[in-house]
Amino acid sequence: MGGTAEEPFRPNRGDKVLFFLGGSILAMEERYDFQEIEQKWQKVWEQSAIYGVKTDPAKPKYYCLEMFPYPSGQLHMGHVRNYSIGDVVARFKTMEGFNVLHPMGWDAFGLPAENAAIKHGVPPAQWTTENIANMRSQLKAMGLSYDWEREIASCYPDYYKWTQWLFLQLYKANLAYKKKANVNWCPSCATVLANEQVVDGACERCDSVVEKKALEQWFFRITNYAQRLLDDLDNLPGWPDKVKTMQENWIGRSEGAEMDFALPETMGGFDKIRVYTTRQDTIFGVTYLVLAPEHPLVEELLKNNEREDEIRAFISKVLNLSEIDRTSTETEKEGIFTGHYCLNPMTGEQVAIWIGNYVLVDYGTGAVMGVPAHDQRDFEFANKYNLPIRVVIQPEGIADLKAEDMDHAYVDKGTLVNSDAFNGMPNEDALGAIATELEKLGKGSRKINFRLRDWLISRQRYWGTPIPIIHCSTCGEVPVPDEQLPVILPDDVEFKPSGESPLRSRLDFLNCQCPQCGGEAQRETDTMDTFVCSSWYFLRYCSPKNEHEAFAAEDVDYWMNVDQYIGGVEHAILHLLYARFFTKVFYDLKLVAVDEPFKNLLTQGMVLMDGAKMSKSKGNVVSPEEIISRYGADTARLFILFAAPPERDLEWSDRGVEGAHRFLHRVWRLVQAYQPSLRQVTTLMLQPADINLSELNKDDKELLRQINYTVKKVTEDVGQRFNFNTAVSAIMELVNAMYIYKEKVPAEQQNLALIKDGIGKLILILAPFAPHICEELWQIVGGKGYVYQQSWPSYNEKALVRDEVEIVVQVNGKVRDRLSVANGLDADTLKAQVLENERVQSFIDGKNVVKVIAVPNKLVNIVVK
RNA sequence: GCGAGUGUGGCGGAACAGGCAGACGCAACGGACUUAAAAUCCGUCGCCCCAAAAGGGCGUAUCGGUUCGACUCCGAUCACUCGCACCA
Repeated sequence: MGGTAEEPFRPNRGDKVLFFLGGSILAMEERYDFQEIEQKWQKVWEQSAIYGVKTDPAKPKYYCLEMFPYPSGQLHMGHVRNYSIGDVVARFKTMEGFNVLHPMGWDAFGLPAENAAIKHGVPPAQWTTENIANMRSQLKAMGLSYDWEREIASCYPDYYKWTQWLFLQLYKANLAYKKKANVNWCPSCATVLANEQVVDGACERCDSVVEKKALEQWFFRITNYAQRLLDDLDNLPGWPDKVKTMQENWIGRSEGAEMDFALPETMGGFDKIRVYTTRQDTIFGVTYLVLAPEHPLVEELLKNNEREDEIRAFISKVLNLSEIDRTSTETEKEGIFTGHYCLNPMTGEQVAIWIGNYVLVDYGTGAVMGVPAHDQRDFEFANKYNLPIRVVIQPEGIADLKAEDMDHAYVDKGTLVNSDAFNGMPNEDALGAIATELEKLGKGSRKINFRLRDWLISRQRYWGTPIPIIHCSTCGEVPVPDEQLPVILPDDVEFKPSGESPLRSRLDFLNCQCPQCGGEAQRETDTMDTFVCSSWYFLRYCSPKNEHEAFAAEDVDYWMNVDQYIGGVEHAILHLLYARFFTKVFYDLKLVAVDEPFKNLLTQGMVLMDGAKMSKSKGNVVSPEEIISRYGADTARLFILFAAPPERDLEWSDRGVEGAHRFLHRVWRLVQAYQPSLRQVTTLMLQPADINLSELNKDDKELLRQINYTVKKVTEDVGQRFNFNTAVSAIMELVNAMYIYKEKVPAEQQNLALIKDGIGKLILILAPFAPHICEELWQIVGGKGYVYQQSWPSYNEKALVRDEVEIVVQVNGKVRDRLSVANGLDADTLKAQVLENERVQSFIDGKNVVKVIAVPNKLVNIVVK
């Protein structure tokens, strides 16, 4: 405190400042001390538990969910963006009157914890718990409206007990099985990976080149759901097309036929080779057949084969290729003739059997027919090895396509030739006709194939949910009985540098009794992929503390599905596909009533710095903690929401952050300036201001219009379009308008009821973006209760109407003048008025007016020649 | 190769049921206040022509089309980003 009006003083930071309005001292202005304000309200909110929600069928619900983070220990800007977006939505929906579920938790199993243990000797459980504590306090410093009572962590036994239980439900429904398969092995992570975790032949986590290994592994039968996962994308209008397309591609449905090429004699139980094709219309153009090197028939073909050594050399060369080289389109197609033949099912003709490096054993049947004239790969292969090329589709309009004239395969539509009974048929019809004929002959059938493979869920690692299966030498595979769940992950384990799971050497974990025969048995030591944990966490949030069930029907039936899900697009396939799969399984098992988990999906863009993703290796990381301590959470949130629309990548700008901070200061000073006079009018804030439109002067009317327009704009931008950036700019414009009013209109003429209305609404609509400062201001202006618990303000349509509107006058489409005319002036009067205008006259003088277009309240365009 | 998306000032971005291009913010420049600075406030701010103003011309990746009128719709092209990719 210091000084009086008679003794002016110079303020220092932290001092209270005298404020003058209308010539007299009205107030002592408080400095915007964001640190004090933010800490104060975070504490108050927590103590009064205003973010806690309950299942309440009497109220309309809204489930707002952000993807839960992996507890790395440090919040990054991507998190800040994700959770700021979610918080605006949650706060807005709450103020709109919904019972909003807005939970947070931890995707807490995974390799980094284990690596930390190996490297630093810290047990994964401890490492994870400490990281969670750290990140939780960082999240709390952001002032997010989470119901922390619902916090979950996938690594706690009260959570993974139910992950195990759900695994067993899948197991009992024959959707979980163990099989030996050629699987993706990451040598650096020392574990297998799901197909979805292999990116360009490398481990998505550590970038090591993935190897193939034949191992006994656990799978979920997600392929059983391929068609539904594909079809139901159509029921998700609230998802971005981009994500739906990516899932569509991943599922990769193709329609074709399987057909059998008979072997002249039975070989080791094989009497035919089954191929899969989508081009059965080209069956008469087959000139050879190619097997994958791993095809089971290959061994048989090698018996008594005089070129066995040569062929084996070729096969081992292919098998030694890395996954990247093996599947690259760049790798040249190579093959070797086996010396054997099979028979074309339609013609009975002999077809040479080859082995090729480009045929994949795990797609289709591991064997393909070669039609060089109509498939580019086959064309190249045939040219390399001088195999015959036979044209069976004639392009329309081209007289006579000849094999010897071709420099590439003809893959488009046309008319069948050299195809017996099918000659002259359009190939699109032949697809069906030939499939039907094959079915009639018993040599083939229509077949739909998916690119999607079963989900490999076992991991040879320690820090994950133990798979609740017991291996008994007499009973075989035995599920752990429900009453023995959870299978506890021992936390005092020893890590070996080899990377071998410590569970294998923990005999007290490994050895157990068979639940069926009581004999000695061993536990499964593999743990589950962490994507299993995250495939159902949104359900657990509905009943987070339930000790008897994974989730209670009354809770999930009320809260599900998630109304708005928000997260990074990097999960477009993995997590989002798995979560959809789980939900459909639970729906079929009657555990939930919905068959899609997420009604609306928002995929937020990345946070960039100098055009590149922030990363430690690039050294372009901005720490949220630092930003929050320097400018406050409100500033950080406001900037990140203002700088770009949510789906787009956001370029970080320190200057931009300062701009956001300046704006909050500006709001602060505005409210401070009016605060004392508002209290003089009334201490009871915000009953909808009784403002009589007809009594207002021009300035008042314009301000009233701006207030109502801003409420409308923000309501729509936040509620319907998620355009937070334009919502913020609209609020900025309102603040600018209020400053202009304050400067322009003499103090004694200012309409305090109107200002009260404007400031109250300003605080309420800014609150979802910057909750702390708004809570403080709300208190300062005498608002009752918490901002969060107020109703979202409404706007008055009548106040939006202008008396006069500016219209644009164009001559031949070029803007020549602007006129102010009465709102709603009809087209004809408008035309007449404009044509009389002097300036317009000068433009049309001496010319022929061909046409006049008048759009009321918008423009007049005069066309002259 | 296939599929999806993006392209607007010095920068982030507005505006698309077709109707004032550049809202809002950042940066920059000029001014006020100050002993000075910071903060704050007031102006200017797409490019070009004209000494300046008045005025005019050109401008939303490129080329073309539809229209009285196109950033917006249609066709082609280019660039970048993302996804899938020897899937038969």
